[in-house]
Amino acid sequence: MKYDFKNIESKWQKKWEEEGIYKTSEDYEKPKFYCLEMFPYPSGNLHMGHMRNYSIGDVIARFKRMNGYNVLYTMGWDSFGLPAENAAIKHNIHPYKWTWSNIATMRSQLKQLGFSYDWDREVATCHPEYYKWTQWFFLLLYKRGLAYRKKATVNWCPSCSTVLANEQVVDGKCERCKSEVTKKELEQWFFRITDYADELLDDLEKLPGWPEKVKTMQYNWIGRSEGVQFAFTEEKTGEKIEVFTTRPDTVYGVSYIVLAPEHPLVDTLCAGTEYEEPVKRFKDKMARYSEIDRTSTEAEKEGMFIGAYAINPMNDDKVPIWIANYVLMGYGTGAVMGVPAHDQRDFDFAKKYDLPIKVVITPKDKVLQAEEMTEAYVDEGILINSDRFNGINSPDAITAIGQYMSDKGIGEFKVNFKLRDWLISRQRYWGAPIPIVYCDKCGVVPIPEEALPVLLPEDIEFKPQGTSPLKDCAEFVNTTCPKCNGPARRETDTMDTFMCSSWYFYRYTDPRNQNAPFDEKKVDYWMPVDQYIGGVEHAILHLMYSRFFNKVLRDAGLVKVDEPFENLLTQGMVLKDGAKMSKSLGNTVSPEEIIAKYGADTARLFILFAAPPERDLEWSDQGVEGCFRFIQRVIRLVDDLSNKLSNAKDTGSMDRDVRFITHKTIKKATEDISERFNFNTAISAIMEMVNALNDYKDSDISKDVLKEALENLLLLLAPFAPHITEEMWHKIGHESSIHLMPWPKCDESALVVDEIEIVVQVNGKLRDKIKIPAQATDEEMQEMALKSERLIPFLEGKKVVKVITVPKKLVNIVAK
RNA sequence: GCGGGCAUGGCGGAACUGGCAGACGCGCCAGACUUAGGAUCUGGUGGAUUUAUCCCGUGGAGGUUCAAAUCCUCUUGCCCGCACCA
Repeated sequence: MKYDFKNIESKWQKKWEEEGIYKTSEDYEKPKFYCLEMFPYPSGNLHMGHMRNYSIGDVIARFKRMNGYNVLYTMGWDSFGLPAENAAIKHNIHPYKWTWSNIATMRSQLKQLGFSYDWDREVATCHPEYYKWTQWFFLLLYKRGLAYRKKATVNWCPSCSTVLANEQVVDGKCERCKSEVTKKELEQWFFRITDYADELLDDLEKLPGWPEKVKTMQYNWIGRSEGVQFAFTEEKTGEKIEVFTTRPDTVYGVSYIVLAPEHPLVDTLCAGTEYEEPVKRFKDKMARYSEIDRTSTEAEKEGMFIGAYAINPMNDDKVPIWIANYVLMGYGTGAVMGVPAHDQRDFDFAKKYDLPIKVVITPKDKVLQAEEMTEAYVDEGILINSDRFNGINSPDAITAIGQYMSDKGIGEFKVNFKLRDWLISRQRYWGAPIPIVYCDKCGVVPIPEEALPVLLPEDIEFKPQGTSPLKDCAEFVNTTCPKCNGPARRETDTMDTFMCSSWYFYRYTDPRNQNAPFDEKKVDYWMPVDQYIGGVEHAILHLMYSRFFNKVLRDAGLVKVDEPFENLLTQGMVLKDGAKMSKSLGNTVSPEEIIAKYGADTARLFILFAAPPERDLEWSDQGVEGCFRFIQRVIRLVDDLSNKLSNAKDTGSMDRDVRFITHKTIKKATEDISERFNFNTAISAIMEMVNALNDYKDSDISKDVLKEALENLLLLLAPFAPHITEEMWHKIGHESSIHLMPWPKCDESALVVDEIEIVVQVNGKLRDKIKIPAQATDEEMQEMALKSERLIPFLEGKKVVKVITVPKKLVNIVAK
């Protein structure tokens, strides 16, 4: 007999589609479950990472469905983005065509895997019906004062020739193409994500269903720090130099201040002095360093005095003003106070340039001497040389000095974040156009909602230089002002694709709505997402932008939930030979070849069996073979046993054993899937059931019990291997789909046994195993254990001091 | 440097609240069926050993406990994230 997976799988896929068994509607009476997977970028072909991600999701969706939930489970395409444009330039194919043909390929690959998506809800972010609403959301943010335009030094990727958000710069390199990111002054659109910094941080606590790791990453990225902001006054010009510090308790120890080389005051302060030239040279040198070189902890601190002095407002000390590589314009005020005695960076800098070190905090047990210090003293201590604050404990002094500054009008308490506003302009073609026009008379004018979408023109020319073709498309650029009807120019930048992916999960709830991004009632029913599954690489970018979006939509009254994703599962990578599968390493295995050779059920089973979902998974061709063999064993077993079923006249002497196996497996598999997503152990439990039933092939089992065993075996396996279980389900006489059946229920009474095996230990070491009646009391257990003959040599010449009993499990005899 | 995670047979992994270490699968060994086996079935498979053993064994060293892969302290190696954030 041959396992004809090709025909079996395509037959059922066709049938499921015809019968629409995975279609979902809003049944408001039924409990809902929203199972969401991170939608793919249509790069051309499905890879193993996709297959793993979606196999996990499909099991959860099917399991929840069988458990009576109304499950929303669908698929879409994150289909705007740079690769399409690169393909256009390289292969002279229009991004539109390239993208849609990739979508078609990948859709059919997904269908071949038998995932239970409701394909009627499919969305693609590059479809005008979708990006119309992306633009609508831009306008919403604009109206709410959350979208603004400003000239800023931005991250520029020369190879992609576009700006990048901070989150897209990884190690100073472009997240996508890995080329070195440079800086550029440009007028750009930003979203005010920093308005939500506090809430994004605080609400991490409302996410117990998220991995700690992801929450920590977001926590660090938001980077909240509390401190005090106050100003030094430049001696000659009277210019205020604002600094931020988390250590106001050290303010009497300031011996210099440092500005970032790009600080606007630098030029003002040394204009016309002998320092002007060398400062300019220093700045040029800094500009040549990449961000990564300049901010690496290994980089030597480098700076110079710029010929000016500032007055410390707390004690009127006059301190020199320096510029240095280690101070960043992008954080705080771009200027810091230097306290060498109590900050390691300042200490290093002061040592190198021979700046004074002034101790203002000293440990309780001894007095610190500046000359003797080999490193900064950063711990708590008592304030000295600090005027009225002498003798105060340094943690108390932070508040006391901050309060004093605030009372005297010198400074104020301030919270700083590392999080920057989200730069969403991209100088690229294949994205959603920003719905804005520039009018000489009216200035910046948003496109009215009813005029959406602003369509991306298709008839354009791609240039190898990689500049956005939109700029050169006169029909697109030249338009009329919606306000005054005069001539106006369209914004030619498009939106960051992360904008498109920040709201797709709402669209799934109402994907064909023509009048709104989604219907309120539907979105309220489905949201939040109950289970989100995807790679950890989106821990910051996508997951934080989506959280931000959710909060904006909530404040706009469009959704009610505070957080979009209740539970998050970050699946591990798929490795081959210990390394991540990648084209450059040449160690890839494509889902396609595995499906062709073994079928979808085997592929799915293997990827779920080989490791728990959160761990990395080592690909093994032999492991795949093993799963292939397992499926064939199931087929043989079901065939053999159903033959037995048709001519059985058994009395059922083995019924109890078989029922025990059946219900034990139901219990174990149910727990493993629902409580822990440990599909690997759920599958191994099912394998054990198959092994056990094999042993009972020729035993005396009654019809009902045999039938119960077979049906439950198939039901338990159905979420993992949907095709073959459906095939066998029909083979044993069912008419309707196995995937519409309820999940098996464990009959606890079947697990009751007369006799149990317990472990007998002497001094914690296993010495015997004995069978005792299941109902035995602790005393009876001990009694029986002590009777064991195998214990005699271990107890000889010793006195039993104590006997410990773990009910139904173990007796440990402590003997001396 | 800071933060997080991991470490168990030849391999992937199991052991969930401390209670039989190595489930399940792969691989390997032996046998059966066979012209053949890279099919299938049966049995075996942590190490050591005098092969029915008061033995050793979960990266390493200590500790807590009647009992530790699991808890605590120290330590080594690997992976991930952040990284001069004032």
